[in-house]
Amino acid sequence: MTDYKKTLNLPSTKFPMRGNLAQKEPEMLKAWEQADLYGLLREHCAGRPKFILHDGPPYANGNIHIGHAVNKILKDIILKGKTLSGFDTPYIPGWDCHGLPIELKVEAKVGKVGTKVDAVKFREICRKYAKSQVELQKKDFKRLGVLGDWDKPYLTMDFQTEGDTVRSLGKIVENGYLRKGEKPVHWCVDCGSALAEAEVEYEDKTSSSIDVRFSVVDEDDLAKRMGADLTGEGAVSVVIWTTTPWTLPANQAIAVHAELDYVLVQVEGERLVLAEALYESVLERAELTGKVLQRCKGADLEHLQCQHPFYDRQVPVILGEHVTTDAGTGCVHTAPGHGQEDFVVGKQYGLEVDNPVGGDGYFLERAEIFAGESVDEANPHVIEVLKEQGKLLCYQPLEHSYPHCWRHNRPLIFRATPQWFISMDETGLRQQLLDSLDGVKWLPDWGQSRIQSMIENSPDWCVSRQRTWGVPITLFVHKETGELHPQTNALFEKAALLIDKKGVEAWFSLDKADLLGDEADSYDKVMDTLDVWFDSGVTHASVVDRREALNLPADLYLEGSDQHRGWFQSSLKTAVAMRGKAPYKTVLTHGFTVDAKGEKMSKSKGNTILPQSINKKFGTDILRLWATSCDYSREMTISDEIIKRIADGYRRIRNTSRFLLSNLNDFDPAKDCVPMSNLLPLDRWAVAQAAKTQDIILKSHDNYQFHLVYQELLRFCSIDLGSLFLDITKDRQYTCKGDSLARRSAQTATYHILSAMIRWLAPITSFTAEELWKHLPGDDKADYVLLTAWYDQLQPLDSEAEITESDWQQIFHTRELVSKQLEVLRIAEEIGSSLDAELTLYCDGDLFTSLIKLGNELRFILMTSSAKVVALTDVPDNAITIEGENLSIVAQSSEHEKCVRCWHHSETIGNNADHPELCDRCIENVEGDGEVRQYA
RNA sequence: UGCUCUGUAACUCAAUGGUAGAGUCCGCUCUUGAUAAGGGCGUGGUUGUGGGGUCAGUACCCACCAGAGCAACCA
Repeated sequence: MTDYKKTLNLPSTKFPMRGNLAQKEPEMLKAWEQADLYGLLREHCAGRPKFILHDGPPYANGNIHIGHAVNKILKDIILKGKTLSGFDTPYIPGWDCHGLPIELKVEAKVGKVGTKVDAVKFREICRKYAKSQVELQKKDFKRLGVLGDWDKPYLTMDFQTEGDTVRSLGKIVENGYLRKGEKPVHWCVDCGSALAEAEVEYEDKTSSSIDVRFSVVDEDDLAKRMGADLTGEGAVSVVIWTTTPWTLPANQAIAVHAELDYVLVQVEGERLVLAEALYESVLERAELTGKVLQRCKGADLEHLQCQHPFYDRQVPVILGEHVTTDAGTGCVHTAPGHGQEDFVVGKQYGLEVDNPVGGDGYFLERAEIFAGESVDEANPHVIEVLKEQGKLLCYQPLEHSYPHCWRHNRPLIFRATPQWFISMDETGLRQQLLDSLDGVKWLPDWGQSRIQSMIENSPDWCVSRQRTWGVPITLFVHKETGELHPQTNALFEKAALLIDKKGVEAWFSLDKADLLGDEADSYDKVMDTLDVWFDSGVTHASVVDRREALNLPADLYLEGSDQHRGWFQSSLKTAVAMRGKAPYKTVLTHGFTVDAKGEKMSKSKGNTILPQSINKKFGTDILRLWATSCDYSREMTISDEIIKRIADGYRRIRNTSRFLLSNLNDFDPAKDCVPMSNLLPLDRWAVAQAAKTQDIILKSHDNYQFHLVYQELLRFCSIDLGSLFLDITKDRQYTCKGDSLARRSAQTATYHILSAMIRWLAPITSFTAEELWKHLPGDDKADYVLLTAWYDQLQPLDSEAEITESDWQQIFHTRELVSKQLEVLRIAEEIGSSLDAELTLYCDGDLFTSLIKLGNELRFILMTSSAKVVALTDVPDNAITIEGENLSIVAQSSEHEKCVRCWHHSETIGNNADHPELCDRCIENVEGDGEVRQYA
């Protein structure tokens, strides 16, 4: 037997079947970095319209997790897509560098400020620590294949950025939005500082719960409110319940609910006012019996005066919505200096915000009997005093959930302190914010109603923190009047200039006389720092507006949906307060990653999957492909199984591309490309399918719906290519003369398809795409796919095509029906390969017209050795009629010899004495001018 | 506790007010000229549960369940 194999054009490529990504990606990264791919892109894109995605800065602490990876990968996909769409897409990654978590890390290493280190040294170490974390995360981000200006990222602790943060505050002050106020905050006496909400943990604690009598001053007044003279006998008291006896010195009122019923109850020798719903439980725990004498609504009790249990003052009864009958007495002890709700309701009634407790947790002089005592010491003392005064009705220990400092694990106190606020209503900021929402596109659209309701309900933003590592609030406040310095605006700029040069330290170590001269003695220099949300919130000014590469407003902000509360809001508030306009045109959000059961990932559950481990085991392109495959508007599920499936999908894409490449091994697009109009109809169809696919892909990019890109890409590889085009054209690719139109046509289509496909992949599996690009034939290629644009040589099928789209649909539908029929023969062991079969198809109408168009080349589409089309009227008895279809089939195994070269069965085998094993077609291809193909 | 979002085949995603559709997985099978690949056929879903309006719903409304996010409460 002659070996005809070498006369075939078998596929061949150096592009490896297996990606070996884990090893190859880092090498490619290195090469990109050396070539400065990001810089090349900027040069290449110079002058194009810009698309600005402003990076939300991750907090510079700890290793990156899967959520970070998702966020950065999505950003990268978007920007690479926009690059291919013809935009200039600078990307400046950023980090949030100030704030408590870093302070805590540093504290753990060097101790608290004022113990072993001073504040100056402490900030130095914080800065250093933050820098180290930035480098750590940067390494991992780069490993994800994310392109950006990694050499010049923005850090909120860059001196200039710190300076601009101060300038931003200055602008907000200038526009009149900053006000000084007081606010009860979670306060840790060990920290000596207020804590942010995130720094608070709830744990069980045993407290002293007490019921306390507040004597009613004027019984006649109460009688009026009850609507009748008081009956019964003994002193009359309103009873409150509290679990924090130490807050009683600050008591300013008793709150009741307007709608609730209150009763006057007669017990042994005295009368008590209690909520009707609770009086029985109160009597029970006080081991008393009693009966109701009279009743009224809470509203009737408003302004009733009661005697403070141990100070010489009277406190009013007030109304509050927060009063419930869940526990207590229905009469709520109100100390505006020690409770959030007390503070709010106290404000309505103009109550004094008294806070007799110092920052160290010890009572101040004015607390009189308790002066100098710690909060913990005061608790039993207060109870003792109440007992002495006969005001203690009941005492019980109570275990309940109570806020603790996450660091010191110590119960917190609520403590009113002077703070700086960005006011929501005084100058109409809230309304301006609401007005600004419509000018922004929110994706998904419910993002708008979410942020709207948050803004509607948002209290004034407390921007001050009593912290060490942060941007200072560079204000001078008059010692006597509490007023800001009249030159505040100019002073802001002076402070900012100093900070530009030396960082925040310039303010903290500033001698105020340097700025204020002789006035220095009259002013206090504020030493508070800004809430870190402010730092990141104003990056629209300190980064977007500052960097030459970027433009304001940004086209896009993209973060997790939790940032409606966070960065989206802090950015909006500061931008509107500074400029009256939103800093972004579009806000896109993604969901969180969850495990196979749909549950949140957490270290304690042990269900986390680290990006680093996926990179190591599978490669970043797999992680990127996973991020692509998810509908990120909801939760994104990740599990070992899912990653494995994604890896399967990757292999499909990789092998399909590889096969395309391998069929182009002798193809030079400059010389061998067949003009679109000369392509064989099947090849033309394949190009048209690619055009359709590209439409879907581009539209999905426009809508940021990458999971549809993924689905379409896989569908295209599996069906259009794997099942149809590639399977069918193998015969032509392999057996026709290498240089024939028949083969060059197929190769041209292959080349167009691959050229387009590499670009589809470029934003997603960036490493694989560049690897493919290197193997793509052609001499005048750009150095990187990303330096090109979406492939523009694909064309849809026009309606005048010889074989139209609907013809193809009928043809391929018939192919499916035939396949089913061949499967019957296969099971009967009459055939193995479909080429062992011969077919006669009986049909009429449109189907007949479509099939007949292919002449005797239909067999190539159906991949049988013969396929005849005959009018349905001639259908013989032995034909199988396909139910529900206009088709009858006679399928049988061929009686002819099988050509050893093309594997088709043919009666012509043996006709040529030189090549007794070949069919006439192969002889023509081996020795002659090459066969001519018209359609397929 | 409240608000918002999500819930379609084993997995990832589609679709439509009118008998649910892909790819992957899985089973069987062909192929040794994509071979640590490729093709064919097939199994598989009362579209979270329960109600409601509709000639008709997975798609609209209500309740519930589960998960997620945000918020509140904790005197």
